[in-house]
Amino acid sequence: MNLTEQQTLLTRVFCERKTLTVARDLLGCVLHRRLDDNTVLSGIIVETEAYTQDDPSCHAYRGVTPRSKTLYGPPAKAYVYFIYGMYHCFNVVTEPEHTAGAVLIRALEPVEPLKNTHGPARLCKAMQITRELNEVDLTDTDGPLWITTGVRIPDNKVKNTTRIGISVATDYLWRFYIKDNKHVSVKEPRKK
DNA sequence: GGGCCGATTGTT
DNA sequence: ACAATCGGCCCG
Repeated sequence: MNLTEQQTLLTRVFCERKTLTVARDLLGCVLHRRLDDNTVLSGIIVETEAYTQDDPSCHAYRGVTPRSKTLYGPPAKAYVYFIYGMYHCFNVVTEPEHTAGAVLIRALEPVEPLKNTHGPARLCKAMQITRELNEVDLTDTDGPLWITTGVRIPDNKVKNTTRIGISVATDYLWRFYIKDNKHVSVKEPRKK
């Protein structure tokens, strides 16, 4: 996979759609991170998961809280949360404002000099994404974090499975990844 | 204020 | 298989 194709900036409209659609369509899009010293790190999205307000495993399931308010806010913003006392996970906010939804970005195919971007916490560590970037506008190329679109992964290259690491709604097929991509975090969800 | 648990990862 | 490690959220 390469970046020679024409890339266009993510739009609010792209993210305002159904979370499952956005999760599938974010495959092949590129995440860009500008560091304080102005260097830019980039990686191709190869694995995603959808979370919605009707989904018992979603942080927004029990309504608006200090943390979940980001999920109920406008689409195309970053939702970054802290988990297990040591890790961060990065999501793209979806659905119209006042409807909660997000796509967890689980793995990137790194673009040099990035590495170790397989897994939601590893990719945040590699791209230096912390809660400081919560609610950042992902359609702003002048900001610290944005996404470009351009390559659509054909349906025959997309696999969907159950999600990783959750204890409820374990039967939803809401995880998407690019088949045969070696940077996907795990091939199959852990079996019970 | 207390206690439980988690959208993970690295080590045993 | 399990520990690390702490913020969010529920309960009282």
